[in-house]
Amino acid sequence: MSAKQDEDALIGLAQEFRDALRQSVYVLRRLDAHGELSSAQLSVLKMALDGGARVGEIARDLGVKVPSATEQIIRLERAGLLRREADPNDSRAVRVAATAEGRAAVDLADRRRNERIAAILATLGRDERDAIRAALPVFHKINSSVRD
Amino acid sequence: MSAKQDEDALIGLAQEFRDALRQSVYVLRRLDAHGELSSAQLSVLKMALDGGARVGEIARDLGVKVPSATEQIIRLERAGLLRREADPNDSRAVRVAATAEGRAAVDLADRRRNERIAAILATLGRDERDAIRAALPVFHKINSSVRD
DNA sequence: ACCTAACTATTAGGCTACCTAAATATGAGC
DNA sequence: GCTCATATTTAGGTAGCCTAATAGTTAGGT
Repeated sequence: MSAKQDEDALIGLAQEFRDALRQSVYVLRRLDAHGELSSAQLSVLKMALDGGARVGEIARDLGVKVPSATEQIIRLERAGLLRREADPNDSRAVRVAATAEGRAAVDLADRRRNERIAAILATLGRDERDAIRAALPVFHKINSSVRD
Repeated sequence: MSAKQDEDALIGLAQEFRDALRQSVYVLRRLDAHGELSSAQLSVLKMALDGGARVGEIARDLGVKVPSATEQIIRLERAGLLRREADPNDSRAVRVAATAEGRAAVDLADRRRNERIAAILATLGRDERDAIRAALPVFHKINSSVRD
């Protein structure tokens, strides 16, 4: 097979991959049920679970700019799900830590979302689930490479 | 393996899958370069390529409500990339058709996006690409099942 | 023929989640 | 102690989605 053909095959795969990405957005949107934590908020809150995190760390982990993280944090704080406290080592920084209510909310939302996805995965054949399982680490790798 | 263990494995897979979905959103965001058609607009415009489509059809295909589709269509019309015309068979309906400029814009945006993705896929090993390839149809199936 | 119910699209108003630029405050190096 | 870098917040803006209300068109029943 020529280099040109390789290139074409790669572009074709890219096109299909792009479609899958787009569809993933819609799947994720459906997963956001009313009255529950949104995907974005859940992600922020999860970072605030163990020992707390700084605003900048949260933003970096989520792939958004700092002001976007601040916005979510403020909302979650108003909802009583996390607290902002001064960092003892660096008073420029703010440490964000989940409250007990926050922990409970993460627990509940996580469980519900997993159940919804699991219900879908349960309708797949074993080979299909295996295909998904095999692809997940590659998705992870792709994401990391895009982050930089 | 007990049914309980099966269930647990499924939940675990669901959790990983959810992470991958979330990451997909970020990958897709990075793919939206400045000054180019957005993902959403590109999708709308693609539907308007061959023979035109009705607003409702576009909305359904994109998994959004009709007013959201209208909004994108209006923007694209203002940009000169598509035209809205009365449907000859049903004057309630509106047919949306891409202009020559629209076609060119789709072409360009599609090529650029595919190139960006292909560049990432090129960094993967053959087995990793195969894993992606095998998973894509399953993603498609999952999406369809969520749509209903 | 007509009236009602169903359908198609738009308008109006509102929300979330992102962004950039500017302001504020603290820390660190010389 | 000045200056420069770092951490966060505030202010203002945009895209893209939503629901509810409106207007026009079609189709079905009597």
